[in-house]
Amino acid sequence: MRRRKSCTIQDVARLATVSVATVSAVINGTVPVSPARTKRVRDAMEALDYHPDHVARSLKTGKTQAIGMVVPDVTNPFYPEVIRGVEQAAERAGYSIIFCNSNEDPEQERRGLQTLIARRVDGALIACCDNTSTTYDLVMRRNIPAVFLDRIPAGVNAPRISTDNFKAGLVATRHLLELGHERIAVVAGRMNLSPHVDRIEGFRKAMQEAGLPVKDEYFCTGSLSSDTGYVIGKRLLELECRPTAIFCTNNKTLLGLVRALGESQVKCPEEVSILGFDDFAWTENFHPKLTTIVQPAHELGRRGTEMLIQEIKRQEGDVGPVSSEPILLEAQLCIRQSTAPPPNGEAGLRTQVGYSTV
Amino acid sequence: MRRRKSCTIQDVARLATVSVATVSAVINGTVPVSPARTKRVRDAMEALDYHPDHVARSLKTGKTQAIGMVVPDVTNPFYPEVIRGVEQAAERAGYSIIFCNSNEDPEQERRGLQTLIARRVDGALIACCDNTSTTYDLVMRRNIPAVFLDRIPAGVNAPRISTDNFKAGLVATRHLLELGHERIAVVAGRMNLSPHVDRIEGFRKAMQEAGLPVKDEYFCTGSLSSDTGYVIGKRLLELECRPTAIFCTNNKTLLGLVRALGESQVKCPEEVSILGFDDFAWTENFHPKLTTIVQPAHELGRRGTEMLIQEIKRQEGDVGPVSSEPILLEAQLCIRQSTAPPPNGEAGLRTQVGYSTV
DNA sequence: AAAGCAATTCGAATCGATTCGAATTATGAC
DNA sequence: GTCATAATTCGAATCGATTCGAATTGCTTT
Repeated sequence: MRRRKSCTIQDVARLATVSVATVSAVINGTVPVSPARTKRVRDAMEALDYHPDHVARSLKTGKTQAIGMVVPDVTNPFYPEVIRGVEQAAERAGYSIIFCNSNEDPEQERRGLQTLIARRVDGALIACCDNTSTTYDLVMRRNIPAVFLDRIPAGVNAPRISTDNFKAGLVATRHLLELGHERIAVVAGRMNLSPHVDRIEGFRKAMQEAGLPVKDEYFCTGSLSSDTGYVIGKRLLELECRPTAIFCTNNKTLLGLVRALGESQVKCPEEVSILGFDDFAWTENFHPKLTTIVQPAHELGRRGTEMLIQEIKRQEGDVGPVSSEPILLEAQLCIRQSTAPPPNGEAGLRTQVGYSTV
Repeated sequence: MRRRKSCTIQDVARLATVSVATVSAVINGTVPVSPARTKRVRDAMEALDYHPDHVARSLKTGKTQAIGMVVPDVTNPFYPEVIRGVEQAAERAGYSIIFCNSNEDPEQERRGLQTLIARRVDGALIACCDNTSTTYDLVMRRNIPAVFLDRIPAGVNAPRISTDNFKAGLVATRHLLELGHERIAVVAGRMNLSPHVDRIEGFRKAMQEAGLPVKDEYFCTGSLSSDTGYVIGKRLLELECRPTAIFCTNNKTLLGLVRALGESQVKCPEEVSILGFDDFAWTENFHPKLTTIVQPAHELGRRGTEMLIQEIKRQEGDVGPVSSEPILLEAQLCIRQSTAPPPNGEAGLRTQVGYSTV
């Protein structure tokens, strides 16, 4: 078994009897080359099945045509959808993706970013796993173009894009209020992650509009696992004054919640309404079909990548900083079957709540 | 905004007043360096926040410490699980992942592989999207270490790893037979993908053992989409002689199938049993909970990566080819609630089928 | 046919590391 | 204190591209 050695621009030059500079000119079209030589070079490249070494090129040009992508949990179906969007936009623009999964672990995230830096990616797309600014610093200190996506750490001034989570929380809660719910519990995920914080703010706003208090015992936080959802669900259902609706800010937690409901023989939506986040091919097939806020995950990925590429171009051109406003994409309330008016005797009093549009 | 320029080994050498060779020696530990100088170098690296340029290093050493990963569809929850395994094993061994999604499109797959080759990845982990050998050739012609994972194109001689799909099909079908089913339909996915082919072979074997024919009208193939499952499901349920059980070789198709069942008001498992593939956090929450064959996705990714790294080492050492047997991992039949004996009057005759273990 | 000018072509430096053989310094023995 | 030997240290070449300024070639024009 012979050791592999790809052929180089030298080999092509030799076969075409031209200089390497000429071959390079043909490849990149930077300088005009006579038709005769162009053909010789093209033929030689063909004959040798030559493909320029990306590594060497990167070293010389200082651009790797690669972007780093950091996600906290690939197995959360929200992210694969995002990744597809990223892949699409990146490939169209000639960028490759170097992938890192942080497993929701800041330390692993740090290592990942360190690697991306060492690999000299042209930019990074970051869905971070906590909101301290270490992540931010690591990248920003080096002026590496970066876009924060979905989860946005506090105090970051880089381009960022996410769902309009405040509005999503608002719309979701209003839906429950309109159905007549007053005892609304919330499973709030990790309150050090911006999406959850924002969704809860929207929730609070809607409750305030409706003149309803947010009871402490109805406000639950925890990790983003299915188990957390299960435990919290059990607890909520055993409350002497049980909520008639539960708003859950995370998709995995939602699953645990549904499990708890099923196990406790509590009927949904007859006894308790459930409203959650995200959409999977299978949300449809749950029993009951789940009413959820659907995020534009694919678009988030695509546009985030476009922003990143633009940011890369911007820094190349040495132009000053641009808009520091985050891009917020609209989510959609998808009403299915897990939300309904509260049980008899508990509804009615306030079916229509007056409020203004956002 | 100043253009970013990371500091180089030269800068470190200058600050530490040693040669670049010495700095390199300290970094790589290839050659002993006196304690005094070691400290000076370390301090300088620290002071400058120096991190070696991976690109330059790759150019010189000919190793990128990167592996390419090609998957046909990130949004199929099977793959994120695999990816997590890959990520874990790769990061542990100091490899980065360059990610390509082929979208089940051979042309996009080709482009992806071409990119990986140009980027000089040390190896590639491929879950291909068709079984022609173009993929194979592209990579193999260059002696690039590769491991084929999950889907294995015909005639490939490289290391490969997948679930033992034949056995999975066998076990799944026997489960249905044991319950007393005789009219078993199969939704067979795309028959140019090895997992489906193998699962169907297992199915046929079990049917043959039981002395049952495989009726043409019970044998359905199509794309891997949920819609295909839906259409096929509808068709099967409208058959004058409706099957009492359906074995589905793909997870997305399974979803469509369940949807068709629900829509047609056909009760599962009372009227029709359903058996499918793969496990997601939410399989549990379906109604009914789905009996599936669960693949060791994470382990597939982890071990596949380990095999790849070993293969990389092997080719470095110029040792001859190794075992050409594929590694087959055992899947697990997870019996939940979507399989039950066939409706009254159609069961009974043959509840216990004699067969030997594999 | 020679000169002048534009269009090509090419040589050599460069990117930031690794690495080998040569040069330098340190150690130990006598 | 010398010399042989071992242990460090360093200079310079190299990986495979890009790129700039210099050199060459090809056309026009007179």
